[in-house]
Amino acid sequence: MKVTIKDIARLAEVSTATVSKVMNQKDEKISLATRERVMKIINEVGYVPNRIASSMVTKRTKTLGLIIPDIANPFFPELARGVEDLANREGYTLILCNSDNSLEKEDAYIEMLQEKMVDGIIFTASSSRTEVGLALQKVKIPVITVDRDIEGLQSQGKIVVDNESGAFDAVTYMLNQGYKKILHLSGPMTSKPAMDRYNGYLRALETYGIKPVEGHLISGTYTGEWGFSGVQSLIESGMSFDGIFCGNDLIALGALKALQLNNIDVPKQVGLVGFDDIYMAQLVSPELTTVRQPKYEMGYQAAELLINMIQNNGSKLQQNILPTHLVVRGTTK
Amino acid sequence: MKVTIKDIARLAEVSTATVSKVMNQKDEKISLATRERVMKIINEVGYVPNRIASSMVTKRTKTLGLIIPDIANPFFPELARGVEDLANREGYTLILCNSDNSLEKEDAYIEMLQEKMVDGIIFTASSSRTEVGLALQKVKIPVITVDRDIEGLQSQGKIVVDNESGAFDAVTYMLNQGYKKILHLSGPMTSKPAMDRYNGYLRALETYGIKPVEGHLISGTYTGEWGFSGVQSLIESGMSFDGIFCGNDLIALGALKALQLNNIDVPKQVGLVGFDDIYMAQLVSPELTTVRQPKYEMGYQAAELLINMIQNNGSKLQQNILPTHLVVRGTTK
DNA sequence: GTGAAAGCGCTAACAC
DNA sequence: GTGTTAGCGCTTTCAC
Repeated sequence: MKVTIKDIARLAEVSTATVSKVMNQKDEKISLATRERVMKIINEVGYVPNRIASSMVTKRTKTLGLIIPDIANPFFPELARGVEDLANREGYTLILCNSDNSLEKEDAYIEMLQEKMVDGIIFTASSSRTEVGLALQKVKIPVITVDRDIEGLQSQGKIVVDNESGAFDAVTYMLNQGYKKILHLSGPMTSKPAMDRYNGYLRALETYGIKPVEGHLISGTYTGEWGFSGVQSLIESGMSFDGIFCGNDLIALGALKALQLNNIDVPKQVGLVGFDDIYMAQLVSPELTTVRQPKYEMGYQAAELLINMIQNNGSKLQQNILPTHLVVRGTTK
Repeated sequence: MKVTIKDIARLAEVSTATVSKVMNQKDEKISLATRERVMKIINEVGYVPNRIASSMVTKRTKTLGLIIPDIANPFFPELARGVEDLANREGYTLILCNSDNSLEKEDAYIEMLQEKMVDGIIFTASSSRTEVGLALQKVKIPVITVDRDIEGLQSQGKIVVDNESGAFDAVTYMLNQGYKKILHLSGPMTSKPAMDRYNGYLRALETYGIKPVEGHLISGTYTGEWGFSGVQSLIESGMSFDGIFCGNDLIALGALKALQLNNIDVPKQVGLVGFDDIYMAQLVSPELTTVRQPKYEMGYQAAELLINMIQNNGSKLQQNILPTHLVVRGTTK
């Protein structure tokens, strides 16, 4: 039989109220003697308080939900780590949910998390989510969206990155380095970040007085496989280009591999820039030039914002737009 | 005010017991009419059941804890994904905990998870854990250890991989391909898997009738940085070698980068083999030859085993040793 | 300083 | 077929 607060109370010859107060440091008025006696018993019998029961009365579970497309995608572990670190520091626990970019799974998780009475949710929408879903609209707890902003979601917090200017900076840099025919190998063009990056790319060309060539936008998925096959078919098609701005690092890494396989010198013949700055970007040679997103900070700040909203119950909309940062390494001149 | 089961009962003009039965499909004896009436009300008012309250009485939270060293380490996301997938399929939810290889954090998480009344724990011990800790010993819920076995932990399940024979196969293959002076660039030698891999390496050499050279074991951390700097200083020291068997892929990737930087041809001059087969192993060129660990399956099976233990409350010790598989790619002849 | 008691939202045994 | 009721383990108000 599990030991409960009652057992402690009985053994310490006090009431459960007293034990509760001692445990929760609401013990200003408890005499040192009984306080110590209670603590001693607690340690002796190895009492583990049942937080489920406390949650019942306090209406707080001290747990957060994190919904992301896929933890196996190298972008998310760091983000998740940021969330978990802050959460842990503040005494919160994290429920991890992989949505697989499925709207149904997202909705199911949102529902589940509410049933489990999490205090708040951090949500990275699937790339195919174009609008706020029903589940999200009905949510009564704080939700903060990270990375992928959703049009139409009101009165909640968001942490995003300035994708447009990140892309603009990257492509401008490539142009400055003398690359002239720069293509954009993107992920799916359904999400806002994808569009923003494309727009930044376009604006850089325009600012430079360059017209994007026909077929300059080649969109696929955010994977290494797609980067590889995309470049392969580009080469086979005989299309000429001297630069590729990729939708993310995975695509860029795949592209790099394809270029090397075809004995195309990177960065001399073709310049290559990614987006995200995942850990692996530094582990290839040449090292990948890329636009860094502060992934860990995004997660950390999201958790910070969320806990803040929880504790000051639902202050107004807060929005943080974090800057990106071009990291010049070996795949550009 | 939140709507509760009482509200539903009142609106549907039935008792809470009836609502409960309908919700939990224990409604064989409930007439279709009332069943439908109850469901209708539930949907109309958007009732979200409070699982915390049910857990209170059923003693089941339908949540699992996952303790790993660091989700940002490429080995773990896939494992975590396997866990989460099975958990989700079975209606369980997953609490993610990063221990940072700290024994204190591990213990704190074990404690927390029990307070939150998780139904079971999946645990990958930190590489520095040499024995069962106090917290683990006192645990009263099912625990299954994955990846890193712990000596002395009894009456629980475990999912491990045959590290010794994985290493043996890899090194034997290298030997067969003609590499003669093979070093072992390992992670910290404190964990069982590290020792097992080293022993497999040793056995392969021995079987081949080769004596390991002096200084053949160079141990550091499981990181790309360490692989890189390890090989750099190896080269600077003038030590001669024609093969490196690495403790994991990250080390191997760092090593590859260092070799390429020094214009050492891989695989012609030096053969290189990693361990794990992380996603990135295929995204470099030449692609990395490595020993695959079924990471996703390990997580999946761990969750399967755990839920099985939970539901048949704590059947006997179960142990699954999964096979590794040598994946020959471009970094070996 | 400490305790009695109500009640959080639900389930399950049992009564009808 | 459906309802009554007793808790699950805790916190919190209020009384003493």
